[in-house]
Amino acid sequence: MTESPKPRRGRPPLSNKTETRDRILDAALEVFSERGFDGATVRQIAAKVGVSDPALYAHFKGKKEIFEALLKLAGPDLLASAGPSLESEKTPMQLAIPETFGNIVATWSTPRARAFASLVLRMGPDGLSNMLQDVSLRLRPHFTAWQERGELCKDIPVDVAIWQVIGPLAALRITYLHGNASKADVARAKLLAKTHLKIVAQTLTQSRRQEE
Amino acid sequence: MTESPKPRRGRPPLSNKTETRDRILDAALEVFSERGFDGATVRQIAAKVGVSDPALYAHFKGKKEIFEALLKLAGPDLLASAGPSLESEKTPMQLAIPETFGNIVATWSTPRARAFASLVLRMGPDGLSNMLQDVSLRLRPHFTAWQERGELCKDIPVDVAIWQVIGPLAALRITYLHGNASKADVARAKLLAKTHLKIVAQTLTQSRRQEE
Amino acid sequence: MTESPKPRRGRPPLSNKTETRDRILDAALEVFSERGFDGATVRQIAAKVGVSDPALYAHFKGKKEIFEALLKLAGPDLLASAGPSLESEKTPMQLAIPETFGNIVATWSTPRARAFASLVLRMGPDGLSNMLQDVSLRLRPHFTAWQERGELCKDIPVDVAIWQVIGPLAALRITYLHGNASKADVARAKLLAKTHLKIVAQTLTQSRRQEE
Amino acid sequence: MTESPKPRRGRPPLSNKTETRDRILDAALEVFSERGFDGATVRQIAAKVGVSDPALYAHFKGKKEIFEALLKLAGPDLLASAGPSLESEKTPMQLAIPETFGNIVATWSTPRARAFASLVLRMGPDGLSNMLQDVSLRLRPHFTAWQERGELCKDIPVDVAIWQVIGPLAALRITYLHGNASKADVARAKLLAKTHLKIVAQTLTQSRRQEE
DNA sequence: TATGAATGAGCCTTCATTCAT
DNA sequence: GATGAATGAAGGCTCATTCAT
Repeated sequence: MTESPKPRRGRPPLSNKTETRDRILDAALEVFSERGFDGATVRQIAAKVGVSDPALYAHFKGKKEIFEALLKLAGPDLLASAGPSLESEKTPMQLAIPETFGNIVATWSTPRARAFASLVLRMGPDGLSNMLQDVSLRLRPHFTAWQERGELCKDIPVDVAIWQVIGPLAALRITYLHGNASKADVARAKLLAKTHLKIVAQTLTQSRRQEE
Repeated sequence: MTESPKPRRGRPPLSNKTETRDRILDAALEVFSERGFDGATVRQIAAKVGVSDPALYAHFKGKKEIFEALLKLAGPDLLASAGPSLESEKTPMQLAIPETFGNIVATWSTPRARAFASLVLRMGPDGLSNMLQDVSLRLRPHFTAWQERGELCKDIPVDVAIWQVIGPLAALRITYLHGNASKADVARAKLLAKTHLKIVAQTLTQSRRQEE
Repeated sequence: MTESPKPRRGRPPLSNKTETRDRILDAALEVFSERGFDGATVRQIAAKVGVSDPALYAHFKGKKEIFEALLKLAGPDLLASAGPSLESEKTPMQLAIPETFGNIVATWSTPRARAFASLVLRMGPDGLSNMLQDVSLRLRPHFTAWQERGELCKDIPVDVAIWQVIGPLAALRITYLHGNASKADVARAKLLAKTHLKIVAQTLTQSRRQEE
Repeated sequence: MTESPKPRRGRPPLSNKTETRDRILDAALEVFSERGFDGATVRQIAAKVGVSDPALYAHFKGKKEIFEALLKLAGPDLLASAGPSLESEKTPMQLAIPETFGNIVATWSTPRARAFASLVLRMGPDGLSNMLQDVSLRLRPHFTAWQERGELCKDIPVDVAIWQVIGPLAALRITYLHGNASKADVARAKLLAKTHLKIVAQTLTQSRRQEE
């Protein structure tokens, strides 16, 4: 991933056809997530790929385009990979929440997903807000269905409920599931997520009479 | 020719010395939080202060030093400004949690605190992790005390409990209480925080027999 | 499967070999004349030809060689294409000047010749000087003959006389007969040339006694 | 002009206050006229000034701006410096033409003016056309006056007459009075100009009955 | 303390050119 | 003969920083 075969002048002996583009994206993900857009240099990316920097310009129009291509990959990655449990709105909440979101956290634990987390983080608050908002939107039909079926208690507005679930997960992701998280971090994140999901599933179910 | 050309009426220059330093820090906070360390330029900071860029070097050794000075201010700012309720470990949890942490969220809502949030965010995941960990450490004695007094249910490890409280708050801060958050964002954050704290206080109290 | 897939009807590929070379030169003429040597890029030329840029290197050793090949074509083009009237030194001056040089101007009006004009222009003053000097040299025998036969007044040195004729024509070419000259420009150039040639022919004939 | 005092780091010992801007323009004129816009590099200009290239950016926004600043100086330089004879339209043509335009040619002979000539030349045909047209426009009132007073024969349209005068001069300038013209070139240009002006003045005066 | 002018380092990008196919 | 991929060189420009004032 870091070591490069250092190809001679001219076209390398063929083996990586158009996959160079992907190798660039991989390297860029690494570098951008470590240093942010402004902190990263084209040279660093190229070096990580094992080519000279002008080579990148055969595949992308410029630094910005590389970054944007990366973002386009990051979007779907976030929650969309939620897994089957959320496919249908019929799944009962008590089941869907621990399972589905558990899966998501598992997905987030892969090195690649963690790098993406750092990437988005570095973009500043807007990156995160938009992402959360996006996810919120996609979750809404499920939560509405649950509330209509009485699985989700009615005292609480849907979007607040949604946030109850994903807000802490986002925090988890950001603090424990970033690019250079240790194994311990990842383990801890999984534990916290599990606890959180258990509790939140339970809390959202029971009516909140006792508040008064 | 006889009159002194300096009309020294009004406020004496008593503060002029270090005042500039603070103005620089203010400007830097703004710029750094908007663009990140690498994206910000010394010129931008200087321009915002209204001086030429070499002027900054009379107060700081360089860009990095300005940034670090800012960070030194940001640290304490985060949670330490928790307010009186946490001063003593005697305060009962049911009371301390909604009140204290409510105050914290209020503190976070000021423009300055929001700028700091963006600043730390831009630093990448380490900034956040450290911050959270730091806070966690400082909160630990209180939570331990509560658990010993039976106010915090004993099925849950303290640090998990701590995270139950502050994790979501961190998420809130990051997504809704950043540098250029709208008024609506801030309001929403407050609402979510209130709901969260109410629920979490309650959840942490009651034993979790029903899990089985 | 039995039929040959190549429908070889029509013109046989006899010319395909060097035809590309010419197409390159054409494209290069256009590009170089529009942007100058340094402003032009190999890619632009290749694009105009409709091939990829390394393709050019199969026909020329490099950018410079293309340019030089072009120059080799431009040289003869300038005045040499003077037409029959100058073939023999016998033609009387009164006739030769309006006719011959009129033809030359006509030649200069073709798009290709105009592109060449721009090309040479872009090369800086040396290009022009050399060109003029070259022409001057080739014209000299004719003018000498005319002077010896008394058709050209003897008060004036031959080379001054020559310049009297071609100097203004050069100016005309440069200002009105360049690459992207409008139709109006061309028309104007022809008019000015005609007037000029008429007058100059006349002036050069008559002795200049009246100067004293 | 070429040798530079090579100042140390930081501000040079003061002696050239704001004149640096002018020194840049001088150097740029030299470099641009020798290599054209695209062929010249900012580094070359800076080197000729004796500073490092970023220094130029304190005075100009970029390479283009330097070039344009130069052009703004070139415009007036051309013919405007015509001298007193053209100030009033009363000056008789027979006198004005040899004298005034003689002065102009003298002006053109200075190294600086010659560099400008090369500069404009390198810009391609448009530069020249515009320049000629501009001059033509400014000359028109004088020629009209002369024609009305009968000093300029009426058989010829004013703009053709104007071109009769300045066209050859332009040719002269371009071919003999460019940046790196030799002394001989300059001398020759002056001779040719003198002859030309004498003849043209005479020709434009006398009616052209004899044409028929 | 503050500034105008200047600098070394380095960045993103383009260009002419080459290599293997 | 032509192409896709890659490269060394260099170019324009910005940046943090320093110097003399």
